[in-house]
Amino acid sequence: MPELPEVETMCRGIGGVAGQIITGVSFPRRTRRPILISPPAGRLAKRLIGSRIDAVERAGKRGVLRLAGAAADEPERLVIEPRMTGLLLRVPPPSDAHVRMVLKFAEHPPLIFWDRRGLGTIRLLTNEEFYRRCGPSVLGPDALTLAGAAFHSAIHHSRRPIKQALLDQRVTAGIGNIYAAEILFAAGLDPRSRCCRISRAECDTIATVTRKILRRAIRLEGSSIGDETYRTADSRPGRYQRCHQVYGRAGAACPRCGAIIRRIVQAQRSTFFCPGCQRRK
DNA sequence: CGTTCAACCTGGGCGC
DNA sequence: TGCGCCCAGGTTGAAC
Repeated sequence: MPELPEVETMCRGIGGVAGQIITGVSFPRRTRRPILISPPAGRLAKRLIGSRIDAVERAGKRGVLRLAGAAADEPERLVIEPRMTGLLLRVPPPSDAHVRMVLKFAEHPPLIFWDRRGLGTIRLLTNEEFYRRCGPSVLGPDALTLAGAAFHSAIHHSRRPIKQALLDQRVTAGIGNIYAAEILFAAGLDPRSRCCRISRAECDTIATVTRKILRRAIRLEGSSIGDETYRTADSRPGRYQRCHQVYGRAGAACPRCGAIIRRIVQAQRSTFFCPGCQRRK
């Protein structure tokens, strides 16, 4: 679920835990399979209790809690991947089921990781492991600062569709299915266009609209679609869904040219686009 | 190397 | 009411 704007919003929302000392940790399990936690709960809790959180950061679509006081070779980042339905909350969750982790603090409300589908992950990583799992070979340049030149050199050799390149976190980190659709609509490009046919100038356009759309989505606190979906850390819905031009709008009229918006499937995922004003390259 | 596909899960919505 | 099916914001690893 959460893409860059949603993860950024949640991380900002829980930013108050920076400077706090963790006094309690629990990993409730209410469903069939426990969420993926590494290392196992006992060892993880032992490392976390008594540690201070230095800062809350974001790496692509992951939330990162930096821990203070780690020895050089010790785990020092708690990396939380919300995947489809994970939420980082500082208020009570939508339901008691699906609470996956609770961090308690002496002088701050608890931090709750809530994940309905349970596909999310929680990992305590050393510097080396963080580099391996979140370094440049896994996460490309952050989409908020995407540059046309870097994007062009990352994709121009490839024959795959441009939509897939935008979703490839090694190309640029943070874009998911919703924003990929909105970015390609804004750039006027058909999502099936092969990367190698996208010009340098068009890459500049893609980079520009990407930064603009993501900044605006962050300002509006992300996209919430339906109930039991993404919420801010205060459990409020985002507002960017009101700005969606094509995502989830199959069969409706294109706001730019009036053509009927289509839904197709690419790489097992829905793609929404306007056949009238998104040109195929 | 690139692409395709199943798998990991829960739950809402729809047709019958 | 209930059942079966399809769908969902993401990622990974195996197979081709």
